[in-house]
Order: sequence, then C-alpha cells, then structure tokens
Amino acid sequence: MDERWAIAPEEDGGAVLVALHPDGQPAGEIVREPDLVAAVASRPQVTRWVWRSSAEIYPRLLANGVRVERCYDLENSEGLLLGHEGRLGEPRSAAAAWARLTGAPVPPDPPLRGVVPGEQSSLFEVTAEPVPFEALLRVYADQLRRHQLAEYPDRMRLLTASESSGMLIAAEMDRAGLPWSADAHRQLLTELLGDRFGGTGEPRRLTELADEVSAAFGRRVRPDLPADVLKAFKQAGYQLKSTRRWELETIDHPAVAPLVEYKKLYRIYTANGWSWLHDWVHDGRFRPGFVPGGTVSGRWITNGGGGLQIPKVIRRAVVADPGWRLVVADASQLEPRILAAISRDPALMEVASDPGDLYKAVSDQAFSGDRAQAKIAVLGAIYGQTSGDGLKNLAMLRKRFPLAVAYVDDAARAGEEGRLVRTWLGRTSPPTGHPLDEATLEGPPAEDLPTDARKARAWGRFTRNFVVQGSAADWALLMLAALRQSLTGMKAELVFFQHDEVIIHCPADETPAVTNAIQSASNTAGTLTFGQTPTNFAFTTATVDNYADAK
DNA sequence: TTGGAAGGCGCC
DNA sequence: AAAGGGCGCCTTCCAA
Repeated sequence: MDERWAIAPEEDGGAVLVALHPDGQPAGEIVREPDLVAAVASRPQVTRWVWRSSAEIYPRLLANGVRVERCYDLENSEGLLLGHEGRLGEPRSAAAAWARLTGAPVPPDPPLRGVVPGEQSSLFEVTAEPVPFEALLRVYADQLRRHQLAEYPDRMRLLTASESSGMLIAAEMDRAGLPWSADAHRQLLTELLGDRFGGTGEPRRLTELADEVSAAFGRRVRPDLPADVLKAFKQAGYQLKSTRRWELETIDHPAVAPLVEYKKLYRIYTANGWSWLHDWVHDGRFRPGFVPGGTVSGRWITNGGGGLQIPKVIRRAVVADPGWRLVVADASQLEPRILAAISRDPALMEVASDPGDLYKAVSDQAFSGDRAQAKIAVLGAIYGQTSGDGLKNLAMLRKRFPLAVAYVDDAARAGEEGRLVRTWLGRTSPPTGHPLDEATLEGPPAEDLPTDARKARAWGRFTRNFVVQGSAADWALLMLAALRQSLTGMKAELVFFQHDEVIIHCPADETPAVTNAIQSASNTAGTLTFGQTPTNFAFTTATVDNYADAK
C-alpha cells in the first residue's frame, strides 16, 4: 500500500526506475523504459516517487496530464537535512550529496535565479550535474539514515515529506495559473494613472502630480529623486532624515500630499504597470513561479513577477472564469496561534481555541479590553520590538502568557549567543556568519551599544521571529498537502498561495465542498504538525468572482 | 556596460 | 503607536 519507486529521466526521454524497500534499498531489478511519462502513468499503484528534483520531472508529467500522489524530492530534502545539521549553505545538489558520500570534491550549486519572465521556474534544471542512478539510490538511503539522527526524527520526516508535497503543489499551481484579466488590469491602470503620453510614454497623472510637487516648492523638483526632494524640503525649512511616507506625513507642507500620491502611483506604474502585464500575463493567467521553502524560514518566494506582493488595488484584475468562482481563504491571526501551539502556553492556547478575534480575546485577558494595545504587544513579542509602548505592554503579556513569551525570549537568547534555533518540524536557522546576518544587521539608528552587541541583538530578533514564522510555514505546508488531497477528483484547482492565504478556482457548484475542504485541511494540519492541542487555526473564507472583493 | 548598494515601498 | 521579523522589485547612484 505504501509503494515507493525511484525514478530518473534519461536524455532521450526515457527513464530508469526501481521499486524500493522502506529502508531505501532496491526491492527488485533496475529497469529502463523508453518513455518517462508512460513509465509513471502505467504505475498508478505507486504512492511515492523518489526523484532528484521535482522541477526536473514534474512539469513534464503535468504537461502530459499525469499527476502523482506523493514524491520525495531528494535535493530539497538534502537542503533541509543540511540545515538541521547546521550546515546551511553547503551545496545541496544530488551531485554534491554524492560527492560528500564518496569523499570527492563537492561541486557548487548552480545559480537559482535568472529565469525568463513567465516561464516555469527551473531550479537546477538547466545546469545540474548528472548523477548515476545508483548514486541517487545511495544518497536516498543515506538521507533516510540522517532523518533518524535528527532531534525529532518523526518531525523531520514530516518536514521533508510535506515540503516535497509543496514542490508538487507549486508545479501544479504554476501550470494552472492565477486567472488574470488583462482587460480589467488595463482599465484599472488607466483609471489610476491616466492615459500614457503618446500612447506608451509617462502616464498623465504622474506628470500632473510631479508638476504639483514642483509648484508647491516653487521650483522644479523630481519626486523620484530622494536627494532632490530632501534638498527642496531643507530649503523650505524642514530637515528630514528620509523621504519615507510616514516621515513625510509628520510635516505640514503643500508638497506632501501630491508627493505621497506620486510615490504610490509610481510604484504601481513601475512594479505592476503595462510592462509587467506584458511580461507576466499570458492567455489570461499569471504564473508567478512558486518556490517552496525559498526563504530560510520556510516561507515561499516566487521566481520573478513579484507574485507575493500583488498590491491590493491590483487584485481587481484577478477574475474567475465564467461559471467559476474564486474561494479566497486566509488563516486568521496565524502567527499568535502558532505561538500558542509551539509554546504550549495554557492561557494562550485557551485564547487560541476560539476561532474568533484573538487580539480581542487577549485584550480581555490582559489589557482591560484595549484590542489595539493587545495587538501591539503580541506582535511586538513575536518581532522583538525594541522601543515604544510594546515594551511596556510586553510585561503585561509576560505575566498572563509566561510560557509563550519565554518561548520567543529563549529563541532570541539562543540567537544572541550564536546558537541555532529550529521550527517545530525542525527547519533550522542559518549559523551566524551566513550572508543573511550581514544584510540583516545593517542600518538601525545608533544605539549606545558596541557594534558586536548590536549585531547580536539583531540576530536575536531574527531567531525570535524565525521560530514563529517558520513554524507557521511548517503548518502551511501540511495544510496545503491536506487541501490538495481533498480536492482530488474535483475540477477545483489551487491557484495561489501566500504565507497564510490560499485561492482556489472552481466551478460555482463546487464552492461548498471547497469551503469545507479548507477548514478540514486546517484542522488536519494543526493536529499533524503540533499533535493534540486546543489551538484552533481558523480560516476566513470568501467566495467571489473578483479577488478584490474578498475583503 | 555591468553589478552592487541604498532608498523606498508592495505583500505577509 | 512606532518604525521590531521575513521577502521582491524598481529606481538611482557609483564604482569597476
């Protein structure tokens, strides 16, 4: 019933494959077949395919109408195992893993990015070094052994299995695409930005706003040059540190309003304007190129197109096909609920057992009904707030939810002391010295602390957030896998995923079943990931024709 | 010409 | 209320 096979493509379109024992050893003869797609399609009894890389194989299967139930993605799992072993950043290709097993020189990974807009993502697809099939089998067996050495082997197995499942889902979502109306998008752009000068030039509205800014200063000022803007304000008697919106809005000057509006529209023009539409939307679909586990914390990224940063105002262009609907579902206040589950704080779990407004419930417990204060305190604890009311409120939070606050405080201390932290399922933070810490630690205003101490603090804020954000990503993978499972046999398709939100495109008559599937996937994921806890991972679900109507 | 850093802002 | 976590993308600026 749990039948697993290893498979590898050959250059001529064929494949080599073999049945496997549970310990990864071959359970029969290695066979060669002339057609990879047929080899998979003719073995529906196989419940898990072990392969080097889903990106290498699965798009081809999907293009030929073949779906698989589960897979084990060797290179993705190698990355997770290396991370757990404190070796994040070492090459994770099958060739590298094989080289480490044999003591040969370890080849570096091929670069991750650089795909053409609109094409399928292609991790390791182009330049991956070939590995003998036997090497693949050996690496697999060794990975099974390394799972056993993990801090929590069962959780580690769940992690690699669910992220492998994420790989399948990513490929399926990219194949389906997010329904996108180019006409609606163009109409929206014209409403917001006006006609373009000469048909393809700068939009009229941007020109007008730039003129208003200049008029307010009494001289020509280019709003997209921060240095120019700062100089102009200085001459007008305002000493600003930056031209960030929140700082601009603290002063009273006639240039502020048109400037802020200009920035907003300029951003839409450059990031999601006509050229974006041309590059990224084809045949009524936007295909972002999802990359599961693309960030160290396990959140997904997209391979170009800014797929996870679609501005709210642009969502008007996401339109269901005729007779179809979009079921838009997002997990309510996910991160505090995750914190409840991982810290096992009884009071916070009690609060999180209610699907209703969590911040309201916290404020009833600890902030005499002040929801805003409660929200600041909770988010401050998760993010590592360093100043302001959050600190004062943190004391209150600590009193009522001691285990929850201690959990993130411990993670912060671990980071400050240079130790690793892990998500619930075992995804592990990068060691200090990872390129990330240089990037993270620049910046903030000079404190009265030596550089080293400031860096340690910043790294502590990172590890503090890592355990919550990353465990949320753990949960999301299992939720997606469960949801995919319950959608099999239906016409409904998963078409979008963004951290704590999913969109399913389905025929109108399937919407009740889809809505049920989401809540049950959420419950399943909660128990599978964290075991039995009272925590409720509530979803708010909206059935709409247009994404912009979802909230 | 190209590549990286910095400024800024979109999403969660 | 303050500017704390994770990202991507576009721009300008500057050095190679």
